[in-house]
Amino acid sequence: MGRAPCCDKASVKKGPWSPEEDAKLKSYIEQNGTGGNWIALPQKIGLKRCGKSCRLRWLNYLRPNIKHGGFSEEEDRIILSLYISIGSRWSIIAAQLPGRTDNDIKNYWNTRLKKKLFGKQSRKDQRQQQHLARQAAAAASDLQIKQEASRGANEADGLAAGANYTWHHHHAMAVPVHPMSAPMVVEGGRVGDDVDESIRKLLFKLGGNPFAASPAPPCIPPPPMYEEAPSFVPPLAHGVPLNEGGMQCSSVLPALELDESFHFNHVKLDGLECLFGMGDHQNMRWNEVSPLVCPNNAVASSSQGMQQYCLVEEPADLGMQ
DNA sequence: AAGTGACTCAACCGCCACGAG
DNA sequence: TCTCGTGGCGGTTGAGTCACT
Repeated sequence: MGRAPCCDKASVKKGPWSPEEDAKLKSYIEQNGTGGNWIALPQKIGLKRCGKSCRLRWLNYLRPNIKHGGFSEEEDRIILSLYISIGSRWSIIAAQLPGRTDNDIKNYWNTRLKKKLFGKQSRKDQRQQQHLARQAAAAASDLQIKQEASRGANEADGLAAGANYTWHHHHAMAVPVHPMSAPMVVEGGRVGDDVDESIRKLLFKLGGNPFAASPAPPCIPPPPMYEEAPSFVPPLAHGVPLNEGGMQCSSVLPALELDESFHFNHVKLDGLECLFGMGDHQNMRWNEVSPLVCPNNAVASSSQGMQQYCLVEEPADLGMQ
């Protein structure tokens, strides 16, 4: 015999919420709170909804200060960093991103970020790139016209730089990150802050060269793999014990200290297998991986004359035991 | 203009944890 | 200690939308 349903499914309305239902729920909760009992709530307000549905609607949509869409790069980095560390514990990840809901982050990860990381562009991203490319071309063309007018034909050769103006340059101007974007590099250092240092460290800690099956650029040092260091025990995060799955038992996660409290959850890394030399992504080509994951992927876009950004740190410097 | 497929995201489902009795 | 009710969570679904052909 199955579990009793939380509400009478037959008399409960399902599907999208109407503005009237939203208004009822919102005004009631704003005035009275939830009363600590979601199941009883819909009856109190006269909504033909399941209590759980009310809760979800409030938390994901009606609650004040909810942000929808438009994830920033900073948020991308936080999500990635936490996903690598703790897996798909969206509520914990959401707790680190004010105004974001676990549902939102989950959707964003599943539909956009995962593809972005592995270079599989969504059509939306592709369109964005095309749009930016057009803008860049227009800008370059405009620049060319102006320069030609002011300098004369003899200096037109100098427009190579203008012709090379790509969406990457736009990217540096707070345009949403493009999956195949590369960090701008000037003389070994990056312009902008495309890739968080901590993420790079994390990825190396996780198993070093995440793209073992692909020929990596020679500047990357061969990192240690867990398989080669079976005695490695992930540190306790703030003294909190880990359960059998290696997951932290506490919901308290100091996101900013991930580098220190890092541990590896083998189970919950759907879609990131390629980072650890397993799964179908093994055959992924080097240039198919986002620089958000691998800053060295500047090589993927270096046809624009960009310098390659090289990791210089040794694995030993990353705290590996 | 219509058909088709890809994509997004709100919402649902079902499991698990936890507290109360 | 056990059972039950509820909250919370992650996985999944499907309707709506959009772009492409």
